[in-house]
Amino acid sequence: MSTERRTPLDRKRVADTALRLLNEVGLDGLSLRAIAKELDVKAPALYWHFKDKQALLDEMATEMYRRMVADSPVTPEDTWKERLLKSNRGLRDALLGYRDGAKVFSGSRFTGTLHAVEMERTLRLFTKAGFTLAQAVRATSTSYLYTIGFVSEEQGVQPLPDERRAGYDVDERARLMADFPLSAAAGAEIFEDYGRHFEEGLDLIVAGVEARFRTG
Amino acid sequence: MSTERRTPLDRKRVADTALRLLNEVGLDGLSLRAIAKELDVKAPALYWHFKDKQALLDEMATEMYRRMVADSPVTPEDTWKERLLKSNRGLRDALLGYRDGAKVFSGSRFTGTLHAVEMERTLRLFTKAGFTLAQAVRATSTSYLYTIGFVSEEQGVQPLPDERRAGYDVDERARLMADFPLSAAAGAEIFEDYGRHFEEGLDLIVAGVEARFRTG
DNA sequence: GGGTGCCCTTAACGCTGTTAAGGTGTCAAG
DNA sequence: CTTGACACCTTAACAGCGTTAAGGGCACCC
Repeated sequence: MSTERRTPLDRKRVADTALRLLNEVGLDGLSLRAIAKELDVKAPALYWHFKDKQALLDEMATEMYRRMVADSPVTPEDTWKERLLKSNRGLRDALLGYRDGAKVFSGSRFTGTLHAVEMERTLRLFTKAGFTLAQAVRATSTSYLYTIGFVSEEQGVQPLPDERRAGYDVDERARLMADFPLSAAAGAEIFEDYGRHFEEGLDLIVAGVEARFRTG
Repeated sequence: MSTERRTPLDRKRVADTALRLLNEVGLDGLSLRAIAKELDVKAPALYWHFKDKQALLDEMATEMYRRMVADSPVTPEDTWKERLLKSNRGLRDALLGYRDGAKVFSGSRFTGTLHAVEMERTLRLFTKAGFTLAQAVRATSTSYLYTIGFVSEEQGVQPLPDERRAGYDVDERARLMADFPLSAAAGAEIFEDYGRHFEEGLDLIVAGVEARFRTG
């Protein structure tokens, strides 16, 4: 008669496990029952730690953010450009680390105040560099929103860096686009080489910030 | 004994009804049974017209796009700037016209080739204005992805232009942000006045395109 | 020893997307 | 005038979902 008891769950253990499972089954397959099974527990047990599924997703997004901050640390010595590039590249990499990462991330709200710590650092860096607060917010959130939009679209076509979603046949697209030569040729500029295209779009925003906010 | 038969459904009628219903119940409430009831039909009837729910959502997104094109027509005489501004403002307005519009739109793929017609026109305008095809694609899709990201975020806070989602209390945010003065002050720059802030972000991208692609 | 609170289980609810099978009408061919 | 094909929809059912209610077992404290 073993009196061994599993060490009790906590929010972090649940979120970690759910994130691992996310990469195997995707957001649609991420049911509470599946998460619970992974933790050797029944689904209603999760309600002891989270008020509902959204609260768990919020914790997952927060954990994604924590790891992102840990993986791509920033330094106060960054120029505003470096910081803008670093944080958006870091964000993209973080989202790409999980199947449906962008969807999970953008559909959730952070728990705690870690994000505020980082935000404060970035806003301080920008204002010290001569931006007004409004400009600093505009520059950072414009690039942030671009990145979120970009990765959402990217993951719609390419759920994980090594696998492509079905139903996007190059030949079929060519046939549909027969009457639209520019659009047909644009295909390569849209559905391939995401890494480079992300950089180019991000560079446009950097250039815009420079042009609008740094010329007096 | 009435032999009156309802005129049979078609894809457009279903999509129109679903879009109307979407504004009442939101994406989560948009079940096939609810749509069917609205059409005076049982849920499985929809499977005659659509292979699954995603196909219906695709048709809804396409209809959103059709209406957008009809509501904000473009002219071949536009400058590239005017076109970039017009199409992204039109896109935002279109998405804001439906509860969870951005989610529905960005989670779906167009049916048909109307979108290719519009894309072709825009790419032609840009290339005639001196852009390479790659530059044209980069300029338009960077702004497109920004707009999608922006409205997704916007609708997360403000599902329809006149109502705010619960759980975003200004006072509570102020308390959480007590230790982060810049972030606290940034609240107004993030969660209010979406129309103006959208324009400012879009303007940054226009400026970036100008700086990078128009200076030789 | 009894009570209190933590952490979890069992059972169930109403809902979802989806499939299978069948029915009823219209229309054309024999 | 009948037969068969096809378009369009219904009824019934399935497995799975998030979520709630009720209660059980263990650890700790008075």
